[in-house]
Amino acid sequence: MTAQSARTSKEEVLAAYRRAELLTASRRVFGQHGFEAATMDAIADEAKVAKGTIYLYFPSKQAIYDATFQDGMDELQRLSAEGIAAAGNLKDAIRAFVHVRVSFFQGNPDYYRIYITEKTRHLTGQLPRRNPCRSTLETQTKELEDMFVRAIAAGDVRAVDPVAAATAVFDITRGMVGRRLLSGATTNEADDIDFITDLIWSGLQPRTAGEGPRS
Amino acid sequence: MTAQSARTSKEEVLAAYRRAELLTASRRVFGQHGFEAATMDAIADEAKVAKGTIYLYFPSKQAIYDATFQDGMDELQRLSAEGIAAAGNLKDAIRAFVHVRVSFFQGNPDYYRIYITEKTRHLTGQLPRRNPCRSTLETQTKELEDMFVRAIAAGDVRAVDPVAAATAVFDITRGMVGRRLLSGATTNEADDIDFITDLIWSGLQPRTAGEGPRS
Amino acid sequence: MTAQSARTSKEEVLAAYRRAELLTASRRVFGQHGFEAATMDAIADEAKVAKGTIYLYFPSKQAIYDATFQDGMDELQRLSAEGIAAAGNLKDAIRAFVHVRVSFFQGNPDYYRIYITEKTRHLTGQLPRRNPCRSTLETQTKELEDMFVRAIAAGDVRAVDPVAAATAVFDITRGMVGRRLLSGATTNEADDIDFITDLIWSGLQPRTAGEGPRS
Amino acid sequence: MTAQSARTSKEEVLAAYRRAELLTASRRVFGQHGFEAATMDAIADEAKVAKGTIYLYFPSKQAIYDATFQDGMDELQRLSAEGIAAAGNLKDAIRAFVHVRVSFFQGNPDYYRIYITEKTRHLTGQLPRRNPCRSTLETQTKELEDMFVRAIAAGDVRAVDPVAAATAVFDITRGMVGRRLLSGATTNEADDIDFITDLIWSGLQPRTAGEGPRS
DNA sequence: GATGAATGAGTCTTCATTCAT
DNA sequence: CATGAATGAAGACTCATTCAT
Repeated sequence: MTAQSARTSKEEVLAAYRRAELLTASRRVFGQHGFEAATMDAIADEAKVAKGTIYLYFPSKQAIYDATFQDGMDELQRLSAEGIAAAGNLKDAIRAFVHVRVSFFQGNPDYYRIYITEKTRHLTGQLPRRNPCRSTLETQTKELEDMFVRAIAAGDVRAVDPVAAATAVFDITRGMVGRRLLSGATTNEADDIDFITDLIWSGLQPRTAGEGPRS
Repeated sequence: MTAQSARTSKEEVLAAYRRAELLTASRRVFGQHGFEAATMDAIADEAKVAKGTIYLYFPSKQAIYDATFQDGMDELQRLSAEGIAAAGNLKDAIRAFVHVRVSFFQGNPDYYRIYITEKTRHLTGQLPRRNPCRSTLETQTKELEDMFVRAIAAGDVRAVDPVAAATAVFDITRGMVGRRLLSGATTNEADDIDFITDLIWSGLQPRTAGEGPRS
Repeated sequence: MTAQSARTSKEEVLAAYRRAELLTASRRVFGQHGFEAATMDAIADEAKVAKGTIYLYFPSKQAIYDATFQDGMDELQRLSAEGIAAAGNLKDAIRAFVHVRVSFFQGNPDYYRIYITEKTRHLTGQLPRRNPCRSTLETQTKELEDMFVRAIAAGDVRAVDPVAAATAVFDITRGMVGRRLLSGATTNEADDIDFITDLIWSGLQPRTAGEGPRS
Repeated sequence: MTAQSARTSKEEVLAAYRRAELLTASRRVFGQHGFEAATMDAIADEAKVAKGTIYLYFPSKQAIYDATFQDGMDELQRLSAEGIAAAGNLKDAIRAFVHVRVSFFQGNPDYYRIYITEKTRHLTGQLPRRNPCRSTLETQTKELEDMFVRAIAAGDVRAVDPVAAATAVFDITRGMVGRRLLSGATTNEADDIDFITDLIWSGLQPRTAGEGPRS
């Protein structure tokens, strides 16, 4: 390794460190004020750098916002995949999925605001076609869907649309996290996770003979 | 009816009509751009009035936004209460709740964006304490909760937290509406409603003996 | 007199009455807020007419302002001329001039604000060349000047510039009125008037032999 | 001096310079249009900076106006105090007071407009209670008043209210400045100053026996 | 690389004036 | 004549972005 490359490497590490610091600051600011109401000044203050410095690492306000979102999504996705992979069966997979999300968002309430806002934009078609957030948002329930496909094939759950089922888990969890954040998370976390897991699991059991789909 | 009262009445009708027109325009603009990115100019253009005219009916951008939100909530709440009241049992009530929401938001996608954004602000504690939207948002699932309370007492469903159950219906429905809007609503509406209804209904059945709460 | 002319006359009286009412209202509003900060709405409210009605009597905000100013000036000028005419000598004329102004402005504090503001504009050359207020403002001390001219000719006062002397009376009076308004006019009015009168009168006495113009 | 402090100092000097330039521009604009009619755009143009730059130095239009006023008052007060302190006796003090004001305002006609307008607001009670201009305006004639107190005690002038006497000097001077500005200052400055000085001085001489207060 | 002063386009809001009723 | 709803031009202020130091 030449002195040149060593120096370059050191600089790269420094640059990565700065970038991470900026993302931490921006997560906080975007989370507390939303995209429009957040200002570059506030992010700079939070990161304790000059405003111009942000532009050395991100070309625009939109860019640092997107990076902030992506940064959190990457971590959530990794945790989610790990949790599901470690689960032996569907019920455990559901529980893991819910658990990872409840923990992650509870530890990052600022990010929850960013996440849910962006999810909303996604749902309402506000995201431009070539937006980097799109694909991430669309692959969120991939692992869970796969689990459902297998469980349905194995006859462990009844024959429902696996995407719909995964999304249902996703949506209840999202709402649960919101309520926990709102209420100050006074209820027991494990109980809440169990409630969702049991609800979905029971709700998707194969019907016993004679049960009709309607009341 | 005197000439005086007739004139006053005519003016009141006209004013109410204008106000409604403005709310229609603002629902569209706020729905497509969000509060901050929406401009009074855009609302005025959409309503085909001059910008100053808006200020004859609403004192500020925030005020017309709040009114836009409340206007939709009032209608949704009314439809929701009607649907639930007409339902004979809990399962029908769930179906009615889901149906009303899916229909309403599908017919008002712009309002969905406003609604879900405000709901997000609510969940993330961004709403000021004395905000008119708060109470409305907090009473959304009231009827459904009451139904759950009665059904649990009657032993029709197992003993869960009625608030958590109602919220679960609410959250799955919200997510479902989002997906339908996103995908262009190609899937069958009745099927989607049935899926949610059945999932919840089955998920909340009293446990048969020998079934444990965990896997 | 025909029915036609009688009706016209009655209308003229009514119009004059309305005009006077509007001027009373505008004096109050302009006096309390100044020209720019005053609004036509406020004047209309004060006069208990609709905003559009003002435009039936005055073509613009500037026009009603000018008329308001002129209206007060006419009255002040009349009172001033009467007081001076009734005075037998210069000292009494000075006293009358001061007295009329102190009384008039004390009874019309709103007008004082208008007056002094306009006088300021005049002094600072802010008035357009063809402004109706100009000539009025410029003839304010005419009578007093004439008295000074005669008194100087008679040797009752020393040979000073009559315009400067009249203006001195004018300026001290203006300041006195201001201070009285500011303090709530707690001091004795007659004493204040005497103070000015004596100051000017003594200050303009012919010099006794041996007195030099400088200290 | 370290590089750090040198840089800081240089920046401070530059900032002070910019601030002074902005005040010069705002004095001109406020002087020629008055507070309400002046626009931040006009000030920016006059100072040859962008509009936003003004807001780096002053938080609002009102703030730059207040600073503009205070800036001039500080200078006038300093000049006034110096002139009076250098005077050996009351007559010279009066002359110095008048001279300083005539010179100052003649050299700063724009400021005269600001000054007299604010003085007017003061007199008409338009200034809010906690306004920074108030105290300055109220201490304007302090030095002169003190001189009068001493002169009265020494028997050099008759026993008049020293505040009233100082205010009289103040008011005549104010009016004189106005007339000089209005007329283009064609008359001889020294003569005008002498006129005021002599008028006041003679007017306040102790009365000789037999003279009564009234005609 | 880091800084933060400067920029100016963009937004909400006000209000004199008009005109259909 | 009187009304007051509607208009739209104008102005204070913000803030993302640039660039000289």
